[in-house]
Amino acid sequence: MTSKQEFIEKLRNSSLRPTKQRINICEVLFNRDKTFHFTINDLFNLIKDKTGEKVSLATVYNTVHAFLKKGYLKEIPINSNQTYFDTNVTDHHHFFDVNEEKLIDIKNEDVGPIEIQKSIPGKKIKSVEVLVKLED
Amino acid sequence: MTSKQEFIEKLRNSSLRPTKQRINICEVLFNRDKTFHFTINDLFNLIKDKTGEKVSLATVYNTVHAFLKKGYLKEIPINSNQTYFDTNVTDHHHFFDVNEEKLIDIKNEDVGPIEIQKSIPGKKIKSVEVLVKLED
DNA sequence: ACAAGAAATTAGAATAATTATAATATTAAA
DNA sequence: TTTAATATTATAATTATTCTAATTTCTTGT
Ligand SMILES: [Mn+2]
Ligand SMILES: [Mn+2]
Ligand SMILES: [Zn+2]
Ligand SMILES: [Zn+2]
Repeated sequence: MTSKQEFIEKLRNSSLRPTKQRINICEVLFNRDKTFHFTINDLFNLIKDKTGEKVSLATVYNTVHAFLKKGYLKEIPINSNQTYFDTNVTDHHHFFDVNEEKLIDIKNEDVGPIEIQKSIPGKKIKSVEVLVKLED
Repeated sequence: MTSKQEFIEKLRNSSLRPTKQRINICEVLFNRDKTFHFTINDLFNLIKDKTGEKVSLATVYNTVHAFLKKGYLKEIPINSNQTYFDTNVTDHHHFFDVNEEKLIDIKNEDVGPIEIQKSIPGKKIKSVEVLVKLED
C-alpha cells in the first residue's frame, strides 16, 4: 500500500511532473502486492475501472514510455499483437500461456543458472531472459 | 545447395502445391548454409533481388504462415515492430543485437541446461527459449 | 490433351497497434 | 502573478498484418 504522496515524490525525483493522470497510473500499476503484467489496453481500461477517472490513450502511451525509460517498467519480449509490460523490473523469467495470453513470473530461484558460453566481440550482454511457452 | 526438384517434392509431401512463387521463396529461405533470421519485409525484398521475380506481399505472408504451420519455419519472440522468423526450427537460443536489430543463433551446446523448477497445473511446456540482448 | 474443381496469387481494402501533431491546459519557478 | 516549460488530449498519420474477392494456376479424372 503506497500512498499518493510517495508517488508524487517518486515522480518529482524522476523529474516527471506529478500530474493527476500520472498519479492515477501509478496507483493502478504500483499499488499492488504482486507483479503486474499488462498491455497498454489493459492499463487503459483499468484506469477507468479503478480510479473512476479517464486518461487519454495518448497519455497512457506517453507515461508507460516515460516509466520504461526511467526503469520503473520493463518490456517483455513475446510475439503478440500487443506489447507486454511488467512492473517487475528485476532480472527474471516468464511463462507465457499461449491459450490465455497471460504472462506468469518465474522466480530466479526456480531457474537454474543460465550459462552462455559464447560471446560476440565488441558487444556486451544487456539482459538474459527465458521465455517458457505453455499450452493446455 | 538444394535443387529445385527437392523443393517441389518437399512441397508436394506437405500437400502444398509447388507454385513458382513458393519455389522461389524456398530458394531464398532454404538454399543457404547458415540459419536465416528475417522479417517478412527482408524476405519480400530478397525474393526480387535473388530470383529476379516479383512475388506479392500477400503471398509472402501466406507462404510464411503455411511454412510456420508445417514446421519449416519458426517465429522468434522479440519486441520489434516487425515479426522475426527463423529457418532453424530446432530448439535453440538467440542473441539479439539491439543496435543492429539482428538475431544471432546460440547453439544449444553453448548454453547450459535450463532447469525450470516450477510448473503450472494443467499446462504443459511448449518451448523454452533464451533471449540474450546485446548492446555496444 | 482437356475440362472441372480446388487451391493459390494478387491488388487493394480493412484493421489495429503505435506514433506524431498541434492545440489547449497544467505545473514549476522566478 | 507572470512566464516558460511540460503534459494532456483529440485526432490524424503511420505501418505491420490480415482480409477480400477477383483472377490465375494447378491437379486430377476423363
Ligand atoms: Mn504490431
Ligand atoms: Mn511484437
Ligand atoms: Zn514478470
Ligand atoms: Zn535462430
